[in-house]
Amino acid sequence: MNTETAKKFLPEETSLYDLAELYKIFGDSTRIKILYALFEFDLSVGELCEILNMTQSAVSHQLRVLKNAKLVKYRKLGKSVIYSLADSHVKTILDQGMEHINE
Amino acid sequence: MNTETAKKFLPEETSLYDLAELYKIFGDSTRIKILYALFEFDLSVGELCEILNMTQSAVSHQLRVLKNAKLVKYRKLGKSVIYSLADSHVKTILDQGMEHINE
DNA sequence: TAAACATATGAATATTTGTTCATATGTGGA
DNA sequence: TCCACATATGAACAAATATTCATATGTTTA
Repeated sequence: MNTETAKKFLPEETSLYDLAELYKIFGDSTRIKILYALFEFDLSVGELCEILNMTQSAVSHQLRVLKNAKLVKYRKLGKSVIYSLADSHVKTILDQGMEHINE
Repeated sequence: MNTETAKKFLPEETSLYDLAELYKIFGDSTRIKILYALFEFDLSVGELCEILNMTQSAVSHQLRVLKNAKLVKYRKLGKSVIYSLADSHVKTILDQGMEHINE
């Protein structure tokens, strides 16, 4: 095999890097739980804490990661902040992964 | 929102954990490069080193991760070990992710 | 306006993880 | 059989990351 030829088939370095970054975000069960919860309902930070049974700080930190990745968005409602999915594409991706592990 | 109701919509704890583990594997650009290279050709460890421009040890360690996750398989050929994709599903998953980042 | 509440943030810590270095293992050719 | 080659592996190290703790920020309501 001519390895120079094989190199030409690889995507751009930046694409590969970005793709890894995207999957890194899904690579944590806390964040996956948050996303699954948001598939069904828009939820406040406090509600997410109850659902995940985790501290407010831990949840907030992870929400920031998801927010930076533009996977979730938020709106303010009274004293609360309501989070929701930013992108329906995310569900497709996670469903695909779920399908894989259930083979 | 009744958070007890929301909890019922979450997948099993073990599923969520396994899903995170799967994405963790994709969350590294070295492993993604290996997978993309194997989409096109079956390759020996040495060839992968050339293509990725990485040391034999680093590549071998990552191949083990991919092997443990059953994403790649291997066969022996003379002194070499030839790696190939274990599962065509993997390409679908990465393509989906690639589609997302190119939005 | 003061107090109570909801959320965000920064520092510290512990754990995980990717690469390197050194070396072990195993196979084919001379 | 002995050597050269290809790959695997273990320990060490550095970097990244998730959670906790303490506290800051900002908003509502009494």
